[in-house]
Amino acid sequence: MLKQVMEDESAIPILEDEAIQFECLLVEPQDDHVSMDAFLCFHRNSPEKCMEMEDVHCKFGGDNFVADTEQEHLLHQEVLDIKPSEIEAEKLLAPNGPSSICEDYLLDVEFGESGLKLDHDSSVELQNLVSESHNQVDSAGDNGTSQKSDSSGTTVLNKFQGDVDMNNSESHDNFSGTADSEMSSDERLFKYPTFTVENMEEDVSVVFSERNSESMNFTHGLTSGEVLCPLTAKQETEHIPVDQNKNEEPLGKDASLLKNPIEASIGSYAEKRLRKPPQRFIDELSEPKSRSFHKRREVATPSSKGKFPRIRSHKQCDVQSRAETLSSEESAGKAIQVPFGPLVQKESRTSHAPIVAKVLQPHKKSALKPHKHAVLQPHKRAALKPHKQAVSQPHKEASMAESEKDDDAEVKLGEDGRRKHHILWTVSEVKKLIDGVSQYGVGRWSCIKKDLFPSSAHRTPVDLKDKWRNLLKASCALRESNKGEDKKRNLAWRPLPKSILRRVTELATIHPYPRDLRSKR
DNA sequence: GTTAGGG
DNA sequence: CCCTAAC
Repeated sequence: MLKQVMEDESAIPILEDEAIQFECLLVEPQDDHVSMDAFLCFHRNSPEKCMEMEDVHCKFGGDNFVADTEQEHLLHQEVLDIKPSEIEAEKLLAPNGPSSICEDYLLDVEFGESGLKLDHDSSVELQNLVSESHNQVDSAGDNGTSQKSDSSGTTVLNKFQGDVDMNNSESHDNFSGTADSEMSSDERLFKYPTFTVENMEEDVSVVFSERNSESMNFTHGLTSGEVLCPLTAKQETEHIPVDQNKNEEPLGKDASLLKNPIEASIGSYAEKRLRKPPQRFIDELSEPKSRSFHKRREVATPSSKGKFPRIRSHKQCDVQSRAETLSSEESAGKAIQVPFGPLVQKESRTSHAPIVAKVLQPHKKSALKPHKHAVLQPHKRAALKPHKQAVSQPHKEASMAESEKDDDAEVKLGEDGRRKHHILWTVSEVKKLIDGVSQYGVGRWSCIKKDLFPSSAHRTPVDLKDKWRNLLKASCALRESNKGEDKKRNLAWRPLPKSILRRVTELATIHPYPRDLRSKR
């Protein structure tokens, strides 16, 4: 983007009379690698120039349109597409007046949303954020419903801009969007988050509604985008006239102008701020400590069960409870769930790797594949009930309708990406398993898995084997209970219908299971 | 990669 | 359900 900007600037001779100050910038525009910092330092060191620069941007943005030939127009189309947003960015970043408000707001939001720190030079950070959001916009611009040719948008904007020349309005047209004359101002505020491209709104709203997939580039583009968009939108609506008239008193006026919309909109966006930090944040927060703690504990516990492990355990509990607290919010429906566990988890597992929007492949064996459909949330539910209660649970399930049970059982994953709690075997699953055993015989677990549990990502062959083993035990228990004895003691074994256990017994005679169990019978 | 078996 | 040895 920077590159494009530079090109753009270099292509514009008009700059000269306007901004001698820019020489330092423009002297070496051909260099592709002019660092953003250089670019940004400029703003940092001289706020006023920054303001001037916007003007120039606007200016040559417009002049460019007039002067260029058709081809050049096309050539620069890309650049020009970006421009509006850029202009906005600069406005947004103008260190005086508006931007300070924005900064506060942004900082606030950033802290609330992602725990991002903007400690040192916040304005620089902001610039980065803005530039990133630009990238987002650029990339999002392709598939969006382009409104460029929408004349109504232009007219509306012209209304806004008053005596501004058409060129500018044309360039703004890109992000002005649809016939907003019919929108209420609130709607516009919400609509305008799409500030460059209509489609951006979708991105943002997606982020809001299903933060789920946020795991990907949450901390990067999306966050900044989502945070910045509303602002830029407001800046746009309120700012354009002032900016383009090159007023001498843009700051005070802008500040007053901007304050209201921002404050007004804070109400609507405050909700977002209240949301919990993204799952990724939670994970990163809780994971390193708890993991390392686990390790240490494993070492420490056998040797001494003194105080140290305990203390550490408290620490861990603390961390976990924090996570849990937050996630209880989540389960309360307030926050967003994170269905794409894998991304989140792997990110946190390879926690130091840059957060990229790519899917890492499972680094271990098939047992990890369930990540694909992993949902983090149920793990808490399971964590709440004592382990042993699981025994009585199947009973309920057995009386339940079988249909809704076996599908979509969710995988519960521990922090280390491992399944931590039982996914109870449903009756239908057991039936399937039995069918599989009767079909393939005992021991061909992978065949059975492929054939009868193709869709259940959990239920690895090992799981089938284990379950069969348990079934055999249960059937043995059934036999013994049948022999006499009080049956209540064995009830624990039989959440399963007797018919099933009987089948297990039969199969066990037909397909002898290795060693002990067989001899047991 | 799969299976058996212990934990 | 996890882990690991053995195949």
